[in-house]
Amino acid sequence: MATVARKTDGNGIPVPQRLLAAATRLFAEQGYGSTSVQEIVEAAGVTKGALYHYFGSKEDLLQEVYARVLRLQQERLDAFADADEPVERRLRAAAADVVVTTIDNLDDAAIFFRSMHHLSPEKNKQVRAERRRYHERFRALVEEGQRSGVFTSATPADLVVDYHFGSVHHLSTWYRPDGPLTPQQVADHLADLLLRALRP
Amino acid sequence: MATVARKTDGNGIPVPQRLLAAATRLFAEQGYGSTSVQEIVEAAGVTKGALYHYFGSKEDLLQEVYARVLRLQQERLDAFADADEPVERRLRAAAADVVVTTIDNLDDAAIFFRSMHHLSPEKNKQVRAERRRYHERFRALVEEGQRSGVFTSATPADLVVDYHFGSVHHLSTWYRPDGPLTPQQVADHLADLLLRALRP
Amino acid sequence: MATVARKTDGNGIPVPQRLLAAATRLFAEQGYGSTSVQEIVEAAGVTKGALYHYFGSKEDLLQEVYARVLRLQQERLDAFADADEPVERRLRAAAADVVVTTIDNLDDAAIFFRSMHHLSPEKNKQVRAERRRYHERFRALVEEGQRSGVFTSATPADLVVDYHFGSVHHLSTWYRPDGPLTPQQVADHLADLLLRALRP
Amino acid sequence: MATVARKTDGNGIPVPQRLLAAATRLFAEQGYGSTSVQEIVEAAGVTKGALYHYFGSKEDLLQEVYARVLRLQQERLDAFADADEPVERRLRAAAADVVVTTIDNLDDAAIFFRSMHHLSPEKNKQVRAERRRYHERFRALVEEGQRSGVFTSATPADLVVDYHFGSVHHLSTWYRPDGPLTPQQVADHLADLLLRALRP
DNA sequence: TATGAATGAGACTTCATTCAT
DNA sequence: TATGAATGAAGTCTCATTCAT
Repeated sequence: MATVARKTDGNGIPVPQRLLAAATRLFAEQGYGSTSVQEIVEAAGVTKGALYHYFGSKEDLLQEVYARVLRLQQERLDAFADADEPVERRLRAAAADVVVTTIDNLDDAAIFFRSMHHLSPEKNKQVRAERRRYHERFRALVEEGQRSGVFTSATPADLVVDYHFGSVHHLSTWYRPDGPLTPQQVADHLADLLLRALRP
Repeated sequence: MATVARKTDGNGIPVPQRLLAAATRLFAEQGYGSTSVQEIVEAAGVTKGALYHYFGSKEDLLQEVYARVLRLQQERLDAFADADEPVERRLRAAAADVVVTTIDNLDDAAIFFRSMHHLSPEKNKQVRAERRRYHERFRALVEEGQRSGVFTSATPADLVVDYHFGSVHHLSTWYRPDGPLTPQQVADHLADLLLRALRP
Repeated sequence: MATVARKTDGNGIPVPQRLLAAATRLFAEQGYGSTSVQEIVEAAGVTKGALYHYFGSKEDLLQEVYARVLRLQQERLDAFADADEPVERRLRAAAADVVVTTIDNLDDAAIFFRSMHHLSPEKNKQVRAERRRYHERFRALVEEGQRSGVFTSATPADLVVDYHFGSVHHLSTWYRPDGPLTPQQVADHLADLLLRALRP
Repeated sequence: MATVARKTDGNGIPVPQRLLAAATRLFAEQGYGSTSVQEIVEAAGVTKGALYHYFGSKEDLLQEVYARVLRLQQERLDAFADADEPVERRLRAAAADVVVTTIDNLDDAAIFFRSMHHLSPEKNKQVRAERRRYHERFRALVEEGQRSGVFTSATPADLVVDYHFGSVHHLSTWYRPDGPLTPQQVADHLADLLLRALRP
């Protein structure tokens, strides 16, 4: 019991998760390169040795942030894409959901597009591969609608997907929780823009 | 004369511009934080003392990169927006031009959204202000069309602008010069998407 | 019973000896300072706690390596020196035997002269004392031959001993098991050189 | 002039050489692994930055120590071996000289055989290659005497060389400047032992 | 007898910047 | 206008050892 208390420092959350949470917040606020290991362990309430007990390097910590968010988003997309609905409703739902999820995890999103170049080529490749899978699942939805005629084929599906995700990534640059729009409202608007752009 | 030859290293380009060009390329390739002053001066063919003769700090170099690209893009947008054409043609031209210009300077774009947090609060504020001016000029075009009824008002103009610029920033992530589409083709497609999304 | 099986990891060798064997090999290969406790316990198939249960410190492990080899060599020298033979045959046998024994335990020899400075002054002193005893027993043989006239007295006996042992220590630098000479052949040659150098 | 004073800290010796001298002494006293960069720069009276201005790494410092002593000894050996004298006098002179030189630079010798395993494989290979060249020049002398009949051929020349150099390396283990023998006396004795061992 | 999470000190190295020339 | 040696702070990471279980 004493051990458990030490491990979680009285707040019930295990050390690795505390480290991950602290790192995510700091990376988003200051950038990966400007966040020192010292700051992370202080924010997590542990020592450097503990960090290196669980993570091989600072970079490993960054990779874990990526892995977690990628896993989460892929799961959600798969659920929406596999639903039993007309394609235009499935695409709209997926397009809106990724906006809400991204706003709910703005820190992750900010890190994603700012700090990828800090990953080693090997890890970078791995992240890109998972990212690619996500992109392609989304693209398949667009293509399905184009084949069935409910979406215009004027624009290549790839470009449509990058158009939408560009705006999603951009959220971390301008969205403020205390702004006039709720996450859901933003999501609805952006999904509308996408579907309108796809009208035949 | 010997001095002049030294200044331009035989290629006619003055030292400050050589430094700026080298810094731009390296910041884009490796990120601001991972690029050392030593690498920059080596790439530019000068020594550290020369860099600090022309620029007060490494950060000043970054700011210069920002200033240059902001100035360029604002000039182009103003030209398109002030043209004597119907609003939908002016918006389309501006929307397509920013895509071509961004692709022509992908390095600048990559730096822009990755390295802004390395600027001191003061400089950051200044860059954001100029960025805001740019955003607002673009938004004014959208609002003009909405008021005159050629664009739908279903989506707030601010959001429309962020939607488009999100996709522009995203270009540096996926566009490859050796890909299937020319810059102009990409620009046309993205401008089409925007205008279709604005159809009433 | 399960405990006993754990202790020996199914190969019948007790944990302390497994640790000692792993440490010896790693110290010889990488040096004492470059071998981490973690590497040793992994090579021995146990955990850190087990190591610190049997040995007080990493240094203790090193001392044990020294103690074992010193004990072994002293025993062998005593046996040869006390034999009932003419002094020149006893010296030759001892000189050749230390070569063969050293080659058979090249790891120990490599550690010996590379890592002694890692021992604390106290332990270092103890090792030197035992080393000295060994040296003196050998020197006594040389002096005995010098007094009886079968060896030349041109060179002080101390120097003769250091001359021979220098070449013995050096073995770990150049001897390779897959080379042209067997350990016994090397031993015979080196003993010959010593005895020829001692001819009156 | 102020610059020169700074560079040499008032004692006239340039920084790189001061660093090399300090490192040599400390590596010999404490071993490479137990000597911190901080200790070296303090002993040399400079800062860490200065060290890394001149040497790429701590290991580079070690390599420089090796390179210097190897160069010196090779030069001396070549001079003795190429002299216009009978082979037995040339071998004797070379064998005695390496003893005196080694005693004069006992620190270098101590480092040599203790710290070589700290060099990267690449640098280690280079050092071994130069070492090999030295060994072979010496061996050529022995073989010349064997062919002309002034030395016995009972022992392979390679082994004879290793025999002698073993005793040379061993000097750093036992020789003390305040002992009973001068460097020259030790050198004469060890050369005598070698030549007596080579008598036909 | 043995675990392994956690410590905390200290290691090597990098780097933007300064300054005498 | 330009050099480059030197600084000094800060960075990431390693590791022998401890201790509650």
